[in-house]
Amino acid sequence: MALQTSSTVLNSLSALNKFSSAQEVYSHIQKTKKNIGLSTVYRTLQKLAESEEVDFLRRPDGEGVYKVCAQSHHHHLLCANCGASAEFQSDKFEKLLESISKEYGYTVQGHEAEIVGLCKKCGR
Amino acid sequence: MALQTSSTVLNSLSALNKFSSAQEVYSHIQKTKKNIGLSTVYRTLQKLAESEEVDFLRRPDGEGVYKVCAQSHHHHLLCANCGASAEFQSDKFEKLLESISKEYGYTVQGHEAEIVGLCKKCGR
DNA sequence: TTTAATGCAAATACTTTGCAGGAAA
DNA sequence: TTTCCTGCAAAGTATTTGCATTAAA
Repeated sequence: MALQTSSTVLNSLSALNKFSSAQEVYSHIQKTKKNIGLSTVYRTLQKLAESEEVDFLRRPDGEGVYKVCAQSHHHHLLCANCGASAEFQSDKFEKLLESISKEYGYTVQGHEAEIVGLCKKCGR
Repeated sequence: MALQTSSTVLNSLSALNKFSSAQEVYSHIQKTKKNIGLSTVYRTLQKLAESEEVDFLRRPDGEGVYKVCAQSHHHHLLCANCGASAEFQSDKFEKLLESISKEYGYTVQGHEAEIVGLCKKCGR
């Protein structure tokens, strides 16, 4: 994968600054002078997610979305209504996840625990 | 929606005894003498989820899945590999969710926090 | 009769894949 | 040359919707 492609996609993701779908990234790129096909956007986002340069999760409607994140190990609060997200990091939460998982023989990997709720704006 | 349709779907879900997609429920029903169209299965599952008679969540691959659950308020541990699930209920977890959410102005609703990891069998 | 439920086929939407052309090594 | 990257179009899959038919009230 060309380096330039990666950074175009990364730039777009950064500019969007929220969990965005491949389609959204694609549209955003189209508005610039750059030109990248939709499949390439999909392929690039997948690779970026594999190499953990971007976070991946699913919106409640099932669409896959990506975001460039600040912290290395963290979880997300995701608004079920507007899609806003917040990152958090908590040792307490980590330990609790760990102990609950262990109790059931599960192994938590990465930051695969998201909390879905309603954000301040949508939550009234 | 006919009462009979609901119970056919519910029976099927119970028999499957794991988070199952509409398609899986549909196939399962087809193996019995009952006959229900795919759209009806989708519509019925959606209604059952709305009325909270069944739980709904998404597999990591984005497919929507349903299950008849025992406890009224609980969360799930979901295996990213084989799809096995376990229910858990923990006051500590509840309180922590609450306080983390509050800190960011989020409102957690229902049991919308799932932990994805690897189950005992898949986790080695 | 009036309303609600159902099945089927068609339409959507997201995502993946095959493949040929081009760039890079 | 050989391998990798890319775009386009086609295919795949999950889900929803329009509509005519049928069942229920």
